[in-house]
Amino acid sequence: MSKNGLMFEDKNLAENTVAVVLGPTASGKSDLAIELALKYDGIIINADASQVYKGIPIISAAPNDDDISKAEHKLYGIFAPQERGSVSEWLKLATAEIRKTWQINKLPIVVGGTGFYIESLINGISPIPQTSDEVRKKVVDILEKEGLQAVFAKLQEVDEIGAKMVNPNDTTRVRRALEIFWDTKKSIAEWFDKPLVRPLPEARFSVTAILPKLKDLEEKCSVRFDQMLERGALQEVENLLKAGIDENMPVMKAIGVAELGAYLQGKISLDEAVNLAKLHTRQYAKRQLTWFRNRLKNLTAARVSIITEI
RNA sequence: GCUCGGGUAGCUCAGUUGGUAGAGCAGAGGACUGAAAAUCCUCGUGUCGGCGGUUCAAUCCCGUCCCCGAGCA
Repeated sequence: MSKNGLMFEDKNLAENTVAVVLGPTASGKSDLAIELALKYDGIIINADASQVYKGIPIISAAPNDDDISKAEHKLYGIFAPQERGSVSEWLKLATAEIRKTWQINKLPIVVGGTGFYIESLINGISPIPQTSDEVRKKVVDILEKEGLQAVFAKLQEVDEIGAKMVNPNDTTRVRRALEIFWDTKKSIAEWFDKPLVRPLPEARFSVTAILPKLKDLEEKCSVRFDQMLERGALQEVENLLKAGIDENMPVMKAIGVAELGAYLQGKISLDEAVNLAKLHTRQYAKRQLTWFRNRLKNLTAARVSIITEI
């Protein structure tokens, strides 16, 4: 394992290679990606669920102008704040970008902290058709008017097996399971039984995982958030508030948005907001580390190298 | 100096009509199939401020001392 985790030899950068850089927030993924792009003539493709949105480049720690001038960056800021992305949507776009990059004989470098996205890219995902907006609305409606218990009860009524697969308190999954059943007339269990569909079966993935100690990340997260403030994080949040974006939209869930929003609305002090945002960033980094630590072994189709310091 | 509140888990606090105590947050670990920076699960022994006393038994009652806050002087 080399210091920077690069294991492919220059000449052996065959077609169909996809370099992947993953790691928790503030681990230095983006810098490593740029280094790779310069060295191997690569194009960087975003695999971060927050950085796909417009309007929050600072608070989501997306690459800045300087970074972008060094290497080509794709799939950053591609969705409007009032839009909702998803793994499948991202998979479609990322797959297209990777193919395009291969066509011009460059190296696609997928970078991000969203393990879910990256695992889906490498291992594939169940072939569940996209659920319709109407069904989605119906479920959300019940959720808002009658609560999660009601949604779960409906799920139990129509799909006993599916109901057993989800935790009744897990809003995201209860909602999703009911949506799938109402939309496809099949249990989520049935869909999960089908083989995963890999979007890029021909690809050879070479993954570099950056897994520092949480403690080493803590200070970085804190310093970085202070810098975000200096660079205009408050302005980004203010714009979102002015635009009246629904608080359930993914942009609004980016760490720092709710916290700074509460400050801007006079609910808490700036100090409290900043401390909360830093805390939540740390907790997020911890969750990411848990994911990577326990799930890297599932990436059997990829060559994985791990580096623990940056 | 006097009076009244407080001093219980890392933090904020609940509670025990006397039988050695529990929530939220933090922390640790874990899960994760189209919202994933999301969502969810598991984990709680701490001289109940110190010292004495009453009692079979005190964190709880009594005395005294220390610390913090408010008021009065």
